[in-house]
Amino acid sequence: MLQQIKTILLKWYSQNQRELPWRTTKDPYFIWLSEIILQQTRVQQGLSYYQLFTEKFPTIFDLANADEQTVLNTWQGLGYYSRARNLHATSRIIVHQYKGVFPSSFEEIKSLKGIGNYTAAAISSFAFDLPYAVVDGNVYRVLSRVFDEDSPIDSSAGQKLFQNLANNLLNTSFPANHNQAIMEFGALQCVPVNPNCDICVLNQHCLGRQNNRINVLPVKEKKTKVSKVQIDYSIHFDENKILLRKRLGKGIWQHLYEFPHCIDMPKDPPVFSETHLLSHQKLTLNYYRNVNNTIAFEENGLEWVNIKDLESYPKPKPIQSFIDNYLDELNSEN
DNA sequence: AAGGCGGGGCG
DNA sequence: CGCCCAGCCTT
Repeated sequence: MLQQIKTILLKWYSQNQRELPWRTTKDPYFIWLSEIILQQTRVQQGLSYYQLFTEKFPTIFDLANADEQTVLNTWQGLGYYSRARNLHATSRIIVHQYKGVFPSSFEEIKSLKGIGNYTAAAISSFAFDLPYAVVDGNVYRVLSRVFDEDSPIDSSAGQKLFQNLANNLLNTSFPANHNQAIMEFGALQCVPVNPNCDICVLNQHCLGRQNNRINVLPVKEKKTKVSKVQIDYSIHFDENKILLRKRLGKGIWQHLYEFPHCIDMPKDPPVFSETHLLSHQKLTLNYYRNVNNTIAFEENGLEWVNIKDLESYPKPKPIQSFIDNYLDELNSEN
């Protein structure tokens, strides 16, 4: 089973690979350069920058001799500028500590700035033919689908699992081509959305396809995304305590009531802030009391929504059931 | 374990 | 136009 998949991948790669400049070299300097550029960057966009860098800094000494500002200028437009700073810093480390010779062991490579697990495995295999399996976004996708593995790729357990899976699948006779093959396969054939499985060379081996789960793989658990919320409240309070508030407007749980932890209002206003925690949700509020004893409200909060927690956390409710439940809780405590 | 980092592509 | 992508470093 594994052996067949390895063979199919290599054969597919030999017939379908794109011609890319960093694939025709074994020079670790150029391979490193390309890998740093290609982190979070599509091939199409990275190509021109790769050409720019190799022309402007043909050797690692040229890069190390340059000002950081010059490197940053050359990087301009690529984004994630810490990559450029790390690139430059690492060039100086290699020149000064390794006499300009790129280190050739996985551990040494990984210890360099800006090089993590993926990039260390990539350089180790591409430049030095060392048997380290790469796991990038493409590999997560291919492996999760072929093996119908729904372990979340953004959990540490899932990452371990997929690294092990990749290690097991690694063709140790051809680590460089194997790694290129599986990533290219993910980039061209096993694409994120609507892959054409009918023409896929792995479709007879693909458990995800067999179980009709291609469109839900790979699984991510942390859907935590940041979105600005525009939440208006009507506040119901009793003496100096906020009793309930009703969520107005069009955010989640609109028109439902929630319990703001009975915060003591400041005696002498103007502004104070408080962090309100609802497990899945963090909201910073600024509010103050007006002279006419109504609450004016000001919020610039960010809302963090974790879809997983959303299911389990008690949601705000329509007012009557909210109050009923609250009274029940109070009674059961006493 | 979780958040920040920047662009571009896509529906 | 909003949503999605994804490796590394920092906290």
